[in-house]
Amino acid sequence: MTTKELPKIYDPKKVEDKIYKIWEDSGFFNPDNLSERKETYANILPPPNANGELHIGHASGYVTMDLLGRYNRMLGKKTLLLPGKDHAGIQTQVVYEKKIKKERGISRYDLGRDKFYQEIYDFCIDRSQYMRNQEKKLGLSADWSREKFTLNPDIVNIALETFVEMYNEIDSEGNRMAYKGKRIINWCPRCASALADVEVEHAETQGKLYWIKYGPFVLATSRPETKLGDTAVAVHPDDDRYRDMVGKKYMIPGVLGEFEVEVIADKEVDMNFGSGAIKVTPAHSFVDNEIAIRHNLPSRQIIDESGKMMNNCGKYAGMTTQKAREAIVADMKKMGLIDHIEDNYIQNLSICERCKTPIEPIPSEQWFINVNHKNFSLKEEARKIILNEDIKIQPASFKKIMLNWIENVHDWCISRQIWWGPRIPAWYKDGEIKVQLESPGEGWVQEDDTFDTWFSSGQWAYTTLKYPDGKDFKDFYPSNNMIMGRDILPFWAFRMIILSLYKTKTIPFKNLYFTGLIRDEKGHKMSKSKGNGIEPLEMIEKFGTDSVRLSVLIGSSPGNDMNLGEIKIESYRNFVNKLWNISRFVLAKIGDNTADEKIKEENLTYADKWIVDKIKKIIVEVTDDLEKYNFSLAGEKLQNFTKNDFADWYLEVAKFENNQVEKNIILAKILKDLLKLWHPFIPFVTEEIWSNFNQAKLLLIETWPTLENWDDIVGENIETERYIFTKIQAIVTAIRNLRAENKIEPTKKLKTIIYTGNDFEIIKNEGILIKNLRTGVGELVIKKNGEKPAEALYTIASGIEIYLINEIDKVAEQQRIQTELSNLKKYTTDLAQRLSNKEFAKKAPAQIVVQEKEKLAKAQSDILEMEKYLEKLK
RNA sequence: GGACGAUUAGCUCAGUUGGUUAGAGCACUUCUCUUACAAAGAAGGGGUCACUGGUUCGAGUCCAGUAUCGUCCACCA
Repeated sequence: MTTKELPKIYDPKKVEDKIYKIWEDSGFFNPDNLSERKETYANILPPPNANGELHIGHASGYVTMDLLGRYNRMLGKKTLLLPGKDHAGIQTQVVYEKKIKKERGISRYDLGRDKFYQEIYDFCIDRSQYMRNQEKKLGLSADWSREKFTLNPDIVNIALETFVEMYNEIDSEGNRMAYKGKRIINWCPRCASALADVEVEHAETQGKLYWIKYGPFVLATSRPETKLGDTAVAVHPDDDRYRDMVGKKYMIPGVLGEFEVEVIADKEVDMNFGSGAIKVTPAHSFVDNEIAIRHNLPSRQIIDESGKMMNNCGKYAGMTTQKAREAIVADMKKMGLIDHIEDNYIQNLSICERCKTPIEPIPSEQWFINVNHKNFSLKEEARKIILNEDIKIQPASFKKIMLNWIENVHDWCISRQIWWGPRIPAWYKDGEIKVQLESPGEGWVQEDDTFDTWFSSGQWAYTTLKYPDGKDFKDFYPSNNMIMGRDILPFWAFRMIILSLYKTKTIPFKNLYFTGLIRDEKGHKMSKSKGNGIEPLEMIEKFGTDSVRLSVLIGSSPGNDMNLGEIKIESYRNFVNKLWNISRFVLAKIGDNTADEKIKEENLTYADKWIVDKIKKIIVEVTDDLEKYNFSLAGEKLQNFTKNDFADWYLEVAKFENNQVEKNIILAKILKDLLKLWHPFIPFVTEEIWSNFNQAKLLLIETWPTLENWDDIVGENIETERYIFTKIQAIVTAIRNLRAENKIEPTKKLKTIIYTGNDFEIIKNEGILIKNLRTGVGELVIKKNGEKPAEALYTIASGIEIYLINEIDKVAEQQRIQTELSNLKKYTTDLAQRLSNKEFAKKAPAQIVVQEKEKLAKAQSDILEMEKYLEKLK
């Protein structure tokens, strides 16, 4: 027999890269190498933006996906985790433009469209390589041979075809599902691009509110420069102040001369804002535009796509809106048209999510997707799917959020005026338009605009699987789980659902799981500029991957944000080390070979039966929790079992109980099952320990623990006997407690007398446990009952009386027992009250009633004995 | 304005369908280097589960309202 020599402290750095290479070389990340398996499991991984690096949020998501992947692989499923990267249109273009400006002092126009595109492409490929290594560091068991990029030609082609199909989807009135239309859109002057609603942020900003004289009105506006585009004044229909004026037309003096407006009444107008009358600028305000449509008002555009005043603005033409505002206000002052100005006006300004530039709402030609098309309403189909729970959402509460979002969705603007991304396959010639993948021929010019990033990533669920004829599509679609941060529900989850429903006529995935966001210790959002971010690689370097994985898996719940600090990761590093040392002990004790030994049932002790019962429960519960996405709970239970049951009690017992053959078999079996249960959480350390068992298979593809594995070594009587060890535990704890409270030096052995009452038969032979479990017990007497010694520390637990023979301070001892007594009495009063309630007896389940009665009886008998002892003390 | 969360120990958070005297980690106090582990062990202190009502034999858990904080959506000119 050789003793396993493992180092005292687990060193992840020496282990992780080695283990990952073994996994990769094994080929088992690729489901094609698990071909004997029938049932499949697939998770298409969300592609991170290929323009940077992974942050802790990515890490958290990947760890969750890998947990499920590894678990399902161990369940014997043909498992695919399919990785990829996203080109992230606007964001990457902004990042790269900043980069070339800083490093080379140039703009994208200096490079030209083709060269610019090529450079970003190379940049992304380079970043992807870096990020892939980060993903591997996390232990992600993904099939790298299938890795995809949203701009891979095969991926793009499928996505573009969808657009062509949608263009050709025409209802009876001639409306296309994908259409070009003039709409007011959110326009970012800096990006020179349209933005989708979800790409716009709102920020409270201090501005000014101008009260201007406006013909017969005085009205308040924060944007006086838009006066040049006004075509009406609107008031609330119930506003008595203006009732007589509605329907009339007025000439309004302005900086470019008089112009005519009509007064209209519309419920959108808030009577309490300003003077109750507002100017209507249909071309440059979403609300005004809606009012204009309702009242059939003309629209006059005065701001162009560079954010500057247009040629119809006289001397203000060419000014930015900001400049024009100043100039126009100055001129209006001269003309006496300014009533007064409020300086401290807080307004909610729309800004570009990517570059924080204020948005200009302007009318523009853009491509849209009709989400409520008559042939196939994306909105309605999605609603049905979510309502019917064809896709199950975790946590369940997010179903409501999804439905609420679907309710409020508008047509989706999919064109972006940027260079980085797939170009829209629409071709123009002499006012004609054709939508098809290839150029129709000579003289046709392709649309300049590219697609919104989410139009391609929204198709990720099937483009990655070689839709429509690929084997992967047949094998793995719809996938089992889709996991993403809760912040991208409207961006991505919803779009994947609608596009997949349209294209494949079925759901993209069966389960949709949202993770929360990770914040810093104080609950703030992590960001580079604040410098409060936790870098996953740095933490891995410091504490090991397994610790980082545990820190994001335990103590979090689906969809809820989590605060994370370094201290938490450190504490899990300590736990991983604990598991390492547990294994070190077990491996050293059992030596090499326990395989041929047979357990003799009659040699099993109460501790053996207790721990076997415990591990069986853990197997059932952890499996159940994982099935229900309760990862945190599963982890906590495993942690409790590992530390509090297995290490603190069973390992200690195993050091001296005298049935070594059985002990070694049980220790080995439990440790092996424990490693399997832990593997999806902490794959590296478990695989490393596993390798010390000289196993034929990698833990990676081992079989998930089952109860059958235990049934053949421990028989039925475990059910009745497993409780005995918990009695012993209670006695041992009570003795330790008594000694600690009374400050008995640990080395001092005390004669101990135990009166067991009814438990005599089962406890009488367990003296070896009571003596050896660090209780400092010297001579030990176990009797059914007997005389109460006068000089002793005393306690009673569920009818078992314990005396530690020692000199005592009678007054202090009386006081201690008095306190315990009064606690017990309060407890019994509460119990008695509950039991005396007739309704309780009638309506509560019988099992609960019996339980409560037992509790009361035990407590009452304890009180009796304790009172007797107190008498004796006096 | 609309929707959705959160509020449990000093801190970070669990608590699965309502049922032991409400848990963990960190921090704190006392003791111990005991032959797996001091990155450890033993023992302990600390909570009227935000508040007010309600349903129930029984509520941290279900319902209604209030307060505070947060997130998302819409947006006011």
